[in-house]
Amino acid sequence: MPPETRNLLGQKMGRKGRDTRKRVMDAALELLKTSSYKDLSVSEIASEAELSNATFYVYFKDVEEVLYACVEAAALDLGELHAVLDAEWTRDNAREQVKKFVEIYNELWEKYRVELRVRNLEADQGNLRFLNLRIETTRTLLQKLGNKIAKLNPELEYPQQIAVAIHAAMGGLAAQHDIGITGATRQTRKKLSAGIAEMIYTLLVK
Amino acid sequence: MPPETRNLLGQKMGRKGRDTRKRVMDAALELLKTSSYKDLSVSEIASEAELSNATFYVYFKDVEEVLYACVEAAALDLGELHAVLDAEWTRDNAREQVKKFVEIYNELWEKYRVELRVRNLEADQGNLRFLNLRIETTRTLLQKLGNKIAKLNPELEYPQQIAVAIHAAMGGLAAQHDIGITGATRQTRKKLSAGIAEMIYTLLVK
Amino acid sequence: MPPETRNLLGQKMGRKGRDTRKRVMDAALELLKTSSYKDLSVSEIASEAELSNATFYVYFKDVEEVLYACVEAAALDLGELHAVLDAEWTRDNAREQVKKFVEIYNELWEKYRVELRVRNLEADQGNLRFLNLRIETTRTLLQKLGNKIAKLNPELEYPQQIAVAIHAAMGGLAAQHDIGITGATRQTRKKLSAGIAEMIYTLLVK
Amino acid sequence: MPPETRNLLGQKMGRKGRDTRKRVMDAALELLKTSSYKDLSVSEIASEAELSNATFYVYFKDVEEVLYACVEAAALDLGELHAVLDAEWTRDNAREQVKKFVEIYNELWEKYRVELRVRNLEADQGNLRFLNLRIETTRTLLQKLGNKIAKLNPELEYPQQIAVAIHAAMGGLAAQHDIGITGATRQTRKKLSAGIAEMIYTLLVK
DNA sequence: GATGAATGAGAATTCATTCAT
DNA sequence: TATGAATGAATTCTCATTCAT
Repeated sequence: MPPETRNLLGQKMGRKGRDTRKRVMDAALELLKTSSYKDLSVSEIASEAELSNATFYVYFKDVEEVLYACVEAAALDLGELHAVLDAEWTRDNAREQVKKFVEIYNELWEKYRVELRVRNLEADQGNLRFLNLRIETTRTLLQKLGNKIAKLNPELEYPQQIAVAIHAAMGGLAAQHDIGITGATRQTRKKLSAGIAEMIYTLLVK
Repeated sequence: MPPETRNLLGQKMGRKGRDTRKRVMDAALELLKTSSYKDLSVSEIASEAELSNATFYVYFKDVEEVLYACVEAAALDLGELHAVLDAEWTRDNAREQVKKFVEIYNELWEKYRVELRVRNLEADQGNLRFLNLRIETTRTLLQKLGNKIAKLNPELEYPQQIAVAIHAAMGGLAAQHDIGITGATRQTRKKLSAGIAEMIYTLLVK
Repeated sequence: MPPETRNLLGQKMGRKGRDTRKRVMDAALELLKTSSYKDLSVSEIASEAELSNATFYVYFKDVEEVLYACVEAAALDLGELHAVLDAEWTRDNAREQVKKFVEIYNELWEKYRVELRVRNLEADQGNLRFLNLRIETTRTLLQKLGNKIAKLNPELEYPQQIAVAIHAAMGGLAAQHDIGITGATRQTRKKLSAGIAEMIYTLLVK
Repeated sequence: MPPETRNLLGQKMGRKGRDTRKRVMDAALELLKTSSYKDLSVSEIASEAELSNATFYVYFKDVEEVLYACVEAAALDLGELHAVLDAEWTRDNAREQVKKFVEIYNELWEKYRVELRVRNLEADQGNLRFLNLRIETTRTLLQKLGNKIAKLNPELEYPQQIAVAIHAAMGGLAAQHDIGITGATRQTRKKLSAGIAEMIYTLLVK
């Protein structure tokens, strides 16, 4: 699908128009970093983008539409993860590969925390567009991870489902605003990553 | 903490009052099954409960308050999970105990899906009351699970963190409105449970 | 159909509510006497009724809804016309009956000019609800008039259609804000009535 | 008055400019065939004409201006009606002439239904420009018709007013989107024409 | 204990209109 | 000649909230 080329008034967008559209998206994301999801409003976004309310409606139908555009854009940028999963994983390099996998995963979440949270929030509530987006961006990932598990630990009966579980664990933890379990700190987040890496490694080679 | 005994006007609640208060809570939960979280409003709840708008304010200050009451009520009912975790887990009965644990966990989510989703949603966004509620109801659980892991598989460096990861995986998957990964069915949900059980079991005994 | 008994919030309306609802209707009609139909807005109506905008929406969904209610109310009040048409018309009293018919018709238009104009405006543009209302309130009238014509002047091939035409003529002229044909005056309106009466009489007895 | 030769920017219009201006007018008329008069907006028209919003303002000041131009254009095309009214009407050819008159009248309305409806709508609400346009295009017509009536049926006291009434009847019926009186069909419209013709004929010769 | 009634406040939405290109 | 782009201003519409009954 080509990037949108017309605004909601049917006008072809030039550089300026595309810039403005982008500004709206950025403003929405910026606001979500601090204020609550359900309080996000057209007015707030327009104001954060230093645009008039009316201008918002030149580019987007409503708040959900901006967010969808944001999430869609983020979805395009998961290439690095695939790189790790396309490399060969062996008993010997597994520990290292797993570490790399977890690291990159965390970096992506760090970068796209807001977008991914929105995606999951809506998907979990049954919003189909977001659900599909999640399914599409996740499927291949999960298959590759599942295959790794199956290959390295052929005894497992449900490698594919374990892949899903691992993914859910990583996503769930990454989503948390503050880990908080015990008054969490960055240190804790680092330890959690280590724990997850150990978990995956254990599942692969034991 | 005892169940609320007075409404917001300071009146002692009789049976009728308690019933009405309950109806408001049930209406909120009912609405969350179908419509989106951010659309939930006082008017909608009152209307679903077949009460006048004004009546809502006799019992609750605002929507968040109702939801908090719901989540709190759900939190009281996790006793069964503790029962499993308080039993002895040995290499011999581990498979069975794990299965039981996963089953009960799923049942609880089935029963309190809406409440738990709300709790996590708010907690993930940094809402302190819900975050604390989650921490409180989760802490002991996670410790017990972590201890089991540490005891049965002493080689692991991060048993506590693995417990957190497992819990996140189970919670994440249970939260999803429809699993959907590959056009999911109930069957898939069952398989996922099996996968998780296998995963835990593997971590414990291998 | 019973008069509305609940407002749009589902509340049973008491005297006060019914009064307020009426005030909204009256305000709308009042405004239509002076300002243009297409400029009639919710804000204007609410303000004319000395109510807040929000109150408007307690009783009506939008402007069309108020107008429909007005038109419907006016439709109930055409009894007098039927009285004339139910009397016996003979060659001897025809001139007098026709005169009475035209007079009452004009009085009704004088009283309900706004409502009837709105009705016709919307009906002419294909708005079904208003079209149906017009058909219902007109049908019996036209039949009775047609029968009179057919009975008194049996030679006519299309008495029913002529009744329709007469009705259209009267309605069309009554609707005009100012007769204006030749820079019209009240005098002219009176003469027009006389002309129409003569026309009907001629058709009946010649 | 000569056809407009300059646009609102003062530029002389070439073929292309005249075409665009026409497209705006056609778009407005097209929209009025289906959507409601009061919803007609600059944006809608521009969009229907596949022109940018800004282009509209090159040719017209506002929506009323376009409509006025349309109505004015239609008014130029009533020549045929005059032809019939300028012919000699005698007791012998009256039936035939009346039939021709009604037919041509209907054809014109068929062709210019939208324009004439707009004209009457505005005129009925007291819009002076449209009122004058109506008076101008109608006066001669009505005089001629009145004279015919007076000459052929000298007994009538109000021939001029009867002419006005006849004209109102024809206009009123022609304006209706759907006759609808009894779930109307084209057949019914035809019968109505026959009725009107009979009515006029009766008035002339009886 | 419950609710008709009303509304302030603010958010969503639309539109006509301008201007630089 | 045409149009992207932007917006002020008005309007629609919704909601939480209060209060008298």
